Amino acid sequence: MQTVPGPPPLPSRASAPICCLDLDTFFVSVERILDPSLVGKPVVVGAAPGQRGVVTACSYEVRALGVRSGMAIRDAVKLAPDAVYLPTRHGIYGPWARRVRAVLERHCPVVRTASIDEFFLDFRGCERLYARPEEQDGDAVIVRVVREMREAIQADVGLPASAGLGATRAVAKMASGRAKPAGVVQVRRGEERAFAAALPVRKYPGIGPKAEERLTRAGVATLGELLARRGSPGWLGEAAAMVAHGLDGPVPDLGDDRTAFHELDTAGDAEGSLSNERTFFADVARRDQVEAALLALVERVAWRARSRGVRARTVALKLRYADFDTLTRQHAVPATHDERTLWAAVRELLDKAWRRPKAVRLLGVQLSRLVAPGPQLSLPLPEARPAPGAALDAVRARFGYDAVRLGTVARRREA
DNA sequence: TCTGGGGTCCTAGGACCC
DNA sequence: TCTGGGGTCCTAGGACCC
Repeated sequence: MQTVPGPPPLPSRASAPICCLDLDTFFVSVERILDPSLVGKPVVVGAAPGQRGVVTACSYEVRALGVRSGMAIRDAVKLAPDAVYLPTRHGIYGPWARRVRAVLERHCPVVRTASIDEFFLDFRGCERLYARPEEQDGDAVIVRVVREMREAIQADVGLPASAGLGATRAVAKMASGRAKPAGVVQVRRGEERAFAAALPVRKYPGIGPKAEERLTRAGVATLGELLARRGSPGWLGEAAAMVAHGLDGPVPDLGDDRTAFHELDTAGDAEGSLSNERTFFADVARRDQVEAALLALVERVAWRARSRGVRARTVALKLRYADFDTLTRQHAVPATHDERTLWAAVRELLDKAWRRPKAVRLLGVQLSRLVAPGPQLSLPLPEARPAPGAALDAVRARFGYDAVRLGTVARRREA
């Protein structure tokens, strides 16, 4: 009798197929590629020392001294006076993130961009595609693939990354935090509570400073203690249920769950918002100076809207006073991206919000309820004059945003 | 000279319409 | 003369994330 070898057995289905991949100290890593002399040195990306601002990214050498992102630059300088301080160069990091995304797409069919340095991937069903004949554990297959992917990002793009794997996004995200730097951690189904029990509540995505404080007052410090409060009445019980669901709830479909995925699927009816804001180097009390700065913000945000081909149906003004008191005023408008229209609206909002005795620290302009012009709007509505925006945009498309400023902005800036 | 800048989502009250 | 709900839009503020 002869035994015919059957086909190799299929691997088991992975229990933890959702991956959170994030880039380690992303802005610092990019700056190090552009200037290799920074490798190994303590580096802080943010504002220049002496300026108003916070740490947007910092290297592990600096973290060892206690520096954290979000910290005031002032405080960082006290902890790490000898670090290299670099300004955040908005705009240069995007292309690097896109190169990373291209690598991810070679390894996984479902990739979602959560932020400039963070991605979620869904490996469900990939075990069989990727398994080698001798591999029978689906979870192990996915871990191997993610390791290879992480190494490919390092080799092809030059950026260090970490990855977490879990059955839900919350677990994957917490696992990626544990994987840093440059590691891969998987939390299999059934292991979630053991993994989370000792973690501070703040580690759970969605629990921020305010919720943490409330929980502390309720005597809850860890996720394990929070889970033990399931069934409690009111807010505490709801928070416990939310965390339980995030830990062992059903495996989510990344496409269905829009939270944290602001980037995609916005074709057509757009939505979302666009804003620009600026903190003054020194607080400003004079109305004319406030208006000059506001006009510059309107100009910039309007240009971004036109570049994206969207119009706003709501315009908002944001004012932050020297004492950090912050207010917003908004107004619904017929869909527009014309800076004269937007400026008129913003000035009315300023009239409504203006309070004389308080100096202003920050100004912001936000466009929201965005719409991409449908076919009906693209009919050539007769405009009284061609919008000045069009001519400016053409110049900027070739020479960059700062190549042209509105006369008023330029003049006021000289003053 | 504490506390950036870009976003998302949620809540809650009032206006207005049916 | 007194008193409904439900739905939607608008506005203001706040929590959270990177």
